[in-house]
Order: sequence, then C-alpha cells, then structure tokens
Amino acid sequence: MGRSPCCDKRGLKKGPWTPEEDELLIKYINNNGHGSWRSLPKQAGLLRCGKSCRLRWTNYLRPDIKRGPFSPEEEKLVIQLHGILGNRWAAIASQLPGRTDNEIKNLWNTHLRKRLLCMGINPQTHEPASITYGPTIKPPSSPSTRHMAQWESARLEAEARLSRESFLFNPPPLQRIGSDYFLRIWNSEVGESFRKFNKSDKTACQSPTSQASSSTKGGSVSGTTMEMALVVAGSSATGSSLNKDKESKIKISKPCLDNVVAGSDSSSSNESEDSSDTALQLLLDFPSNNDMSFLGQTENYDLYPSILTESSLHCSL
DNA sequence: AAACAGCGCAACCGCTCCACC
DNA sequence: CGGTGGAGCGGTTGCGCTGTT
Repeated sequence: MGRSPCCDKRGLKKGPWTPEEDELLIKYINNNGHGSWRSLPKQAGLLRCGKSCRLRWTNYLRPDIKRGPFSPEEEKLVIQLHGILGNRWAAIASQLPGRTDNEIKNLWNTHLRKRLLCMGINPQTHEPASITYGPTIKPPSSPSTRHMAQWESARLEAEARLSRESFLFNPPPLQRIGSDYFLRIWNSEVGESFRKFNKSDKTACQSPTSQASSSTKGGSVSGTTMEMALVVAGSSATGSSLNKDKESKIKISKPCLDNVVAGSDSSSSNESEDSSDTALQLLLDFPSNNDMSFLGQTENYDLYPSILTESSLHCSL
C-alpha cells in the first residue's frame, strides 16, 4: 500500500548477520534492553533496520533460546497444537519454552507437514486425506484457498472450543477417546448448527481472522466479539522474557459461540447468552505453560499416537 | 570430480494489530 | 474517532550445505 517501509532502507544492510553485528546487538540489549526497536540500530551502531534487529534477537541471539533438534515430545506437541491453533506459530511457540515461532514454522514446513502427508493426513485439517469434502468445504487445491484457510481456521478453533466445553461440562469416561473426536463433534448436530449459522450470517460470524480486524474494540465478555486470551505462561515458568508482556489471543465472535452453545434453538437466546458466558469463563481458564493436559495427550486424546513411532519414521522424509 | 537436486534454516516482506495522539 | 507509527506475525524466499547421480 502507500505505507512507507519500516525504516529508511537506503544504506541499510541486508542479508546474513556477521558476528560483529551480533556482538553489537547483544551488547546493546544487555546494557539497555531493546526499548524501541526502531531506534535501536542507530543507538547500537548497526546499519540494520529495527525489524531486522528484532528478528535476529528473538530468533537467534536471545539467551534463552534452545537450539538443536526437536525432541519427539516437542514434535508431537507441535502437531497437536497445530491441530488446535492452526498456523499460529507464535502461539504454538509459546508452549515450547526456548523455541521460536520461526523455528517451529520451519519444522512444520520441512518435516511435520510432509510426515503427515506421507501418513495420509491432511496437514491443514488434520483429517485423513481421503475425507470427502461437503459443499461448503472444498479441497485445499480449490482456487479459494485463502478463504478456505480462514474457514478451516475457524473450524479448528470451533473444534477445540467444542472439545474443551465438552470436557468441561461432560468429563469423558476413562476409556480412550477416538482420534476422530473433533470430527464427530463437527459432524454432529452442534457442528451442523455452527456451520448453518456461519453460512446464513457470514457477516455476523466471520472467521476469527476476518472478524478480528473489525470488532476488537469490545473485547469483554459482554461485547459483540469475545477475545479468548490464551495467557501464555511459557515465560513465567522458565523466567524467559519472551512473552512477559504478551498474550496470544484467539478472537471468537460471540454469535458463533452462542450458537454453538445453544445449538440451533435461536429462541433461547437469553439462555444461550448465559450459558455461553459461563462457557467463556471456563474457557478463559486456559491451562498454564506446562499443563498441556487439556489436550489429553497422555490419556484421553492422542491425535497421532503412532506418528513418532518406529514404524512411521520410515515415512519421514 | 562435477553437476544437480533436495533440504534446512536464517532472513526478508507484507500485512495486521494495537497503542497513542 | 480517525490517523499514524511501532511491533509482531505468518508466508515466502534465498542461500549454503549435503547427498545423489
């Protein structure tokens, strides 16, 4: 657009960082903190734009970065979180202390995505690739990929939400829950009403991505848009400064949630409002960093139980 | 040994969000 | 309340390294 670049790029260096530049940046941040990224390069004596400095620091130079290969547990967690959060790399990264969004993004694009594909799982939907798409859900190769991605994102969030609500209100029996748990909910009456509502009132209930840009002012539970803040506690557990002042937010349009909670009975809107508010309050109690039990990965919910086993490794590229 | 292909990773780019005025 | 600018995020690219032919 007409927007000027983040900085005056004339005379600024691009490309790989030299050890000397790294040293300058580390020294400056250790002494002064990063403060304003925009003014940092000048003050630190670097011929870089602030954006580049921020990226270099957060992705490479930060002292709390854990380098080296991902452990199987980390990979598994990334896959599970991706199934819930989609391509929200920063949100996923916040659950893996010491890992950066860039690192996770690279891991996904170079390893995990291929592995899932190889196993016949659609990496976008986390559903079996052979699934037949209904009239409203087109295969990823559709021309309207971008739009569908938003839909998928909304659907995944709905699945996560429905799942958590279900767990909260109706704790599952101890027996193992099938890996198609979300899919079954999505195909159930509740999911159906959610889809119907989306179809009939796309302006009132857009995908979180598009909704976010138009109605973030409300913010509170009683507003038209609710923000479910996943209070990322990754830093608090480790002492990291990465997320101390940051929250990853998933924005959910209230009509959507109401509809999901109330089912297709729109006449009980008042009731649904109450119940949705209750649900929201419960949803707001998002688990802290190391408590990923909401995924049930160990007992109840193991999305890809065999994904990291020996037998599946031969599939990895 | 050279050419080529594939992979992994660091960095850039463009967009959105959000705070501030 | 709208405009502006800084920060952050996700998608994409470019390049070096490694394996294969």
